Amino acid sequence: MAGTTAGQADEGGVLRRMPSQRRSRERVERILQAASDIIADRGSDGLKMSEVAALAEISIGSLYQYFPDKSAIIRTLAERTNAECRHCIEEGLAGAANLEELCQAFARLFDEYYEIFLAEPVIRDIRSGAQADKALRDIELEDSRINGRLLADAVKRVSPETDAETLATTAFLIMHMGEATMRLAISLPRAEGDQVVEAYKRMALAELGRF
Amino acid sequence: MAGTTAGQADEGGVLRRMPSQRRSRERVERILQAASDIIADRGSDGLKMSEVAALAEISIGSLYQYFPDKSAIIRTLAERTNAECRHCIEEGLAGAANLEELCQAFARLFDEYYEIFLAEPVIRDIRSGAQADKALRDIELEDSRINGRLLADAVKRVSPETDAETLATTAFLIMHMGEATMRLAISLPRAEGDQVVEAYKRMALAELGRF
DNA sequence: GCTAAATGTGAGTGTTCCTCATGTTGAAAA
DNA sequence: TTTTCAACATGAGGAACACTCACATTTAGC
Repeated sequence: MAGTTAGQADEGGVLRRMPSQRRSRERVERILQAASDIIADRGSDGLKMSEVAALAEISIGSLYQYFPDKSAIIRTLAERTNAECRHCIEEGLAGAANLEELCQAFARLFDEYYEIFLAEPVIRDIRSGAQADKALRDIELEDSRINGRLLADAVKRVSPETDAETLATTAFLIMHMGEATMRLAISLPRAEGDQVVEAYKRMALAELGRF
Repeated sequence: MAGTTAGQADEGGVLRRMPSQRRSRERVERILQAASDIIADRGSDGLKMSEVAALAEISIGSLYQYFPDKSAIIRTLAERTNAECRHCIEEGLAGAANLEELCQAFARLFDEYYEIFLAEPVIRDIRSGAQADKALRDIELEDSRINGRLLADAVKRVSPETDAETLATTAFLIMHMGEATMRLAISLPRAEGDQVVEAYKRMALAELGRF
């Protein structure tokens, strides 16, 4: 983490300098909020650093004090929403006592997930354009891995005799495809998106049901 | 198709002006070849218009005579490779006499597909970064639709009594996920990529086997 | 050979990311 | 309180690129 100075957890390792005084911590939040607003409005392609600075009412230099480049802002936003989603997944899968309940929980989870994707313009935008740069792709990949592990652990809890490796790969793929399906569904007319999500759930559940 | 002038099919509608003389037709090919070489070498993020012009040994102005912007070059390349892949799919699925044969053909197809993705740096790159701009995303989406239709038609041939709408959605999703899986697999270490492709085939075949 | 359309050219324009030299503020030590 | 030094803030300007445009050259049809 070369380049950072003070205490506090780094925001996923992307911050150039850790804000240690209150003033600067608020600044980082203002930057993120401004970026979020602009993305909601014009999309992340249309995100301009000068605009972010203007909306956050700080100078362009201050912006670069904390974020090494434009994609770092988007990355930070992406990691925050990923963390939220992960939390949902963790909670959603927690209670299941057997495989059938787990499958139901999974289906419910993706319905929620879909709703969130539909409702949150920033998530929609970042996910759609997620492949724009290597770093973003890596973040999404890592996210799929973590979510896959959560799913695999949940399955292992209700079906302990399962082959671990097959399960890990399958769970990873199911979550990754879930991402892809969400991306696809929100770019389609609502009715078609719904059908696609249903089809995905059918496929994923058929596979999960095997374990 | 405003802005184009002469006969000849437009390259997917992206060309600003149709080259009608041989000289200019060759130029367009040289541009595409140069772009392809650069992408293979440095990736499409590192594609600079001035470099394309230099490598193609033409002026920057000539480049813009035919391609309205940078993404038009990438789009043209993407559409060409998509057309090739589509051809493979069409041929691969053609011979199957029953559902079982179709499933085998599908599995073979994706093995080939995977090989192509691994071997062709330009395809790898463009697919990985496919979500970078809206136009690219639309092209890939349309490609999934067409491929989905090819698959649906093949299934319908061997299982005519199938519900058409469910089949269409499922086939679309299977092909779209196939794309996503390929993108994922090539970004992973080889061994893990292989496992993911196998897992995908299992899931897709289970679903296809239903019809 | 003449003319008009097609094609070719590259210096220059505009936009945007990001840096850096310099100024300001806060907090801890003296 | 004063001093002092990091932390923080600033915005003009450098650098990189995508893309344009006024003008030059080539080709095809007469």
